[in-house]
Amino acid sequence: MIYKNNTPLYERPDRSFFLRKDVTQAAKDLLGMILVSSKNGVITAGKIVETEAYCGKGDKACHAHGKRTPRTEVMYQDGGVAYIYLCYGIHHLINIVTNVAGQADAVLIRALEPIEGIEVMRKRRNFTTAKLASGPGTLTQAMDIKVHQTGTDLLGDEIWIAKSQEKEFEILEGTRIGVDYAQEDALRPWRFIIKGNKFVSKPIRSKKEGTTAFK
DNA sequence: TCTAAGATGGGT
DNA sequence: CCCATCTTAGAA
Repeated sequence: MIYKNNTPLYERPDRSFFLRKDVTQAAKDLLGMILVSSKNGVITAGKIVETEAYCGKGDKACHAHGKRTPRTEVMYQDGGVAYIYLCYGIHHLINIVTNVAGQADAVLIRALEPIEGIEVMRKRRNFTTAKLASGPGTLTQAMDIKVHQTGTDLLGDEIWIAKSQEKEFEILEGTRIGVDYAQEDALRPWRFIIKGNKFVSKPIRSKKEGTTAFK
């Protein structure tokens, strides 16, 4: 692997990348890019292979929809920070905040293809035989990302996004996971994966038949 | 204060 | 199928 310290993992996009207005385009552009975490000098990183877009305006699935609370406050900042929250009391989920201040958009990172620090990830995942980072809750466990890091600047040196090394892939879209409560907005095709990648999460728990099919 | 529900994952 | 686990938001 050519991914070593001081090489591609440190080539970051600038702030403007995160300020874009179209969160679905941001979710697609994040595919193929690298999420990196540094804990006590230990680097773990993975290629983003699955994302979901959440829009503060007009999307009932978004935590910031129709309200502004302490938890979602970071979503209202300028893009390029992390929105991390605890799900089901157990799982730490990380989002990339996008758009300009006041527009509460974010992209949920749902799966990674591990590329750096794999042995560390394996240990943090208790030597599971399952994939190390194929799910929003498992990838944060593998990278040791926790809710207290919400608001972290993604242009800093704790958690960051590195530029894509290859863009030669097709993108498939489908409906988002676990958002049936959002009624008609649950039908939006705002989940994106890299076609053919083996590290995407399993299409799980769709109460409505057939809604997770990709095309 | 109280409580229901949740952008999940792993085991049976 | 079942359940762990706890914060958050909204109600009382």
